[in-house]
Amino acid sequence: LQNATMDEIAEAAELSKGTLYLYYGSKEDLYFSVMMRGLEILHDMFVQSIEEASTTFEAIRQLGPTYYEFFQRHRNFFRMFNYFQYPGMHKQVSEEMRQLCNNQSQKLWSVVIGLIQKGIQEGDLKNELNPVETSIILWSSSTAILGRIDNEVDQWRSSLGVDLVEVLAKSNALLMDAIMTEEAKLKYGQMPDLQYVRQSTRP
Amino acid sequence: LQNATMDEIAEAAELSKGTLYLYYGSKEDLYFSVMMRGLEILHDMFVQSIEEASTTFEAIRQLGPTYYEFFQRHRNFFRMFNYFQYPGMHKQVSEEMRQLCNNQSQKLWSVVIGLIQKGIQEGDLKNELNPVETSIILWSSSTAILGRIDNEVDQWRSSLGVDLVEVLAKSNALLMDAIMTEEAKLKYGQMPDLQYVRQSTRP
Amino acid sequence: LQNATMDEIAEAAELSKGTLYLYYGSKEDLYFSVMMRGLEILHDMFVQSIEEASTTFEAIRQLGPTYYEFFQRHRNFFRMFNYFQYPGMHKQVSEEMRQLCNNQSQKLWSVVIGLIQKGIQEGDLKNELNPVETSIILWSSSTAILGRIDNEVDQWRSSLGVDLVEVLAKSNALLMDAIMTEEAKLKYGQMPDLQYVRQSTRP
Amino acid sequence: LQNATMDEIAEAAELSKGTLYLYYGSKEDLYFSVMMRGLEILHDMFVQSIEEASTTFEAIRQLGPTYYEFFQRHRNFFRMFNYFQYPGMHKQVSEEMRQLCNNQSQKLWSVVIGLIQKGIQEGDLKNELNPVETSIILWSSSTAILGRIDNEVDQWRSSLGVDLVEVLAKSNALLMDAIMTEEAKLKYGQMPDLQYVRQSTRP
DNA sequence: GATGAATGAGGCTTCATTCAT
DNA sequence: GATGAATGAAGCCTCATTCAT
Repeated sequence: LQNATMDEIAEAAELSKGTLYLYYGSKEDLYFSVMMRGLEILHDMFVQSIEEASTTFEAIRQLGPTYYEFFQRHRNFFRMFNYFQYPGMHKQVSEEMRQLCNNQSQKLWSVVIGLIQKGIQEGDLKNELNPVETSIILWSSSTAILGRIDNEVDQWRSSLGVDLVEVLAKSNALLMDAIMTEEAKLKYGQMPDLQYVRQSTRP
Repeated sequence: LQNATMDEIAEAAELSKGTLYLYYGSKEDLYFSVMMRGLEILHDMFVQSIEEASTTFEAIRQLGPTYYEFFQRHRNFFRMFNYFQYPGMHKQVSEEMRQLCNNQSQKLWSVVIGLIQKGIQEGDLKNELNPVETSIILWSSSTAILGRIDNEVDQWRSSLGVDLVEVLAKSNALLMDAIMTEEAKLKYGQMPDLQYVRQSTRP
Repeated sequence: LQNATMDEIAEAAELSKGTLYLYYGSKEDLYFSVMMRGLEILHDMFVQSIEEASTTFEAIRQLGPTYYEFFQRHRNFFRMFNYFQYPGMHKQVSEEMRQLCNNQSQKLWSVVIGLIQKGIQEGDLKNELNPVETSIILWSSSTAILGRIDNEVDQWRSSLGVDLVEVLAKSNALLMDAIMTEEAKLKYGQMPDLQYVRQSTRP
Repeated sequence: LQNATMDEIAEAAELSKGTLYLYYGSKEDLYFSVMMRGLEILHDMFVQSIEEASTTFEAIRQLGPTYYEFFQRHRNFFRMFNYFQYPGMHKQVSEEMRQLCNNQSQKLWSVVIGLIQKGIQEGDLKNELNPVETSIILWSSSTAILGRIDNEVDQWRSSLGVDLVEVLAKSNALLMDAIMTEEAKLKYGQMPDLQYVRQSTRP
């Protein structure tokens, strides 16, 4: 979508190019608008995942798998998030759209940060952790490896025999292990490595 | 550089556009060629950092700070690495250049992977770790947060009061803690958090 | 037109360069498309000339003059036909356009070949002639001399006092004489040399 | 050669581009210069063919086969002759070069025209023929069909089963028959169609 | 005399955007 | 409200030509 022309977008949307400009001031506005729908979807997936979890800790554990599921089901949105930071993307976007997008983004972060905070309060995550920082760490790590999966999965498999999906799971397991309290480890056991990945790949 | 026109690049290089095409077959070839210089620089910085370290473990500890130093001193190269994976970058590049680039990239990874492997062999990193996977995890995590520092540092500071450079340090500390053996922790102490970052920000 | 730039063509067409690319995929596609219009015109002129002729033989006699008339009225199309075979013209044209062009060309040849065949059947042209080969001979000869008229007419007149238009007429007369049967010569008389050329040069 | 770049020409000539410009003022000058060598070769082939012929008439008969042999052995020169008339070729050529080229061209024509004239004087070609005009007719006809052989030979063979080399032979036979006197026909027999083509295709 | 690195004008093409209908 | 034909600025690339060595 980032390198789609307006003609292609218009055709895909079964709309005329003129109509597109009726609703969006520029291509970037359109991009932001579509991306916001992706942010909304991911937000809802997180919220639903949290609601379905029996405990706060279980919800935290499910963050990674849920993100991976989003990546699987909405690859293009994931790519848009990444491409979003591309400089030259932010040249012509309207201030209004930027504001809306920030709000949507903040809403998404709040869900994660709030959950981490709750985990700390409930004594499952280490007390000295800063919820915002911890969220950034978890999120960034996952995003980076998902990005590699998107682009380099075949390369790594064929050259060094590494399965990047496993790497993603291990990375999450490593980080979870590092932020859990000893009590939580006793209560819930160690992070069950790959298991969640297998679950989330179900259609 | 990624969104610079050939005219701008030519001007910056104090060369004519035609001359550029004398040496590089296309804009992408030029991009790859410049980026390879960045890979080389980072490689050399890693090698030097490792040579200067008193022990393998100390060398591993210095990976993060060295990467951060590269980020600080060669911001544009760092951005090129990120933009490198942008689809549409790989359409017109010559096979020869792609090969050269893969070699350079592999050389860089080898340094990190080899070091991690040595750390495992020496008993400082957990025995069950896969060196390649661990390298990917460390590298990806750092890259992701550096990317945020590059783009969002002001945003995070002003909205939630978070210093992303601290987050980078904590992320590395967290991961180091997760992959170190108990023996190593006793021998070398816990990862000294922010300290190294402050050192590396010296001009 | 063959050495016109897209800017010039666009200006001549009173259209913008972008608009041209709305209708034609490349400069060559445009060239083919315009040239096809020329083939169509020549085809129609041949068909009309044949319809107006009282006999098949008269129609054959009129092929040369009609071609000359086309040359006079549509000089640029004639030049396009010649330039058409220039290598480097056929690099970027779409397969669809190439097909269309072949069809149009074949249609034109069919008219001539069919007419020659009829002339043979009616006993006016020698029985041992191959209609296709004879058509190629007549056509090529005319085209070659018309090409000289286009480029070298002044040169020949001033240096050796030769009128190339007369040469064209004589060439046609010579060839007609060579392919006519003896019966046809008695019936219709010898080819009346230059006369037809003078007629066709009327505006 | 007409669409070769100066780089390619320089490489083929095993000379540097700078050296080329030392000898020739422009690409067109170079083109003319090379083409003149072609004219010279063809001239010499004609002269030799005439010298080897037992009679004037035999020499005239050999014009076509000799031209075809030149076409076979020096295809690129033949193409240069054709491309020579391309407008845009004559923009930058020096007056001196143009003069030299005209001389060379005239020299070549003189050989053919003189031969035809001699044939008329000896009573083998019809008395009413103008030697210059006749030469143009013969030459143009051959050139046009050779041009088709160069570009369209496969096309004609596959689509309509026509062998253009045969067409060339027939065209020449037809024209010879049309310009010979009845006496010459009795003396030398009819033009032996294809035979000469087979001869000239010997390596 | 010979070189080849450097040039820059000019070509073709793309595509976000506009506007008359 | 919707359209899509038209636009033109801007991008990448080519190549004949030059000139310092």
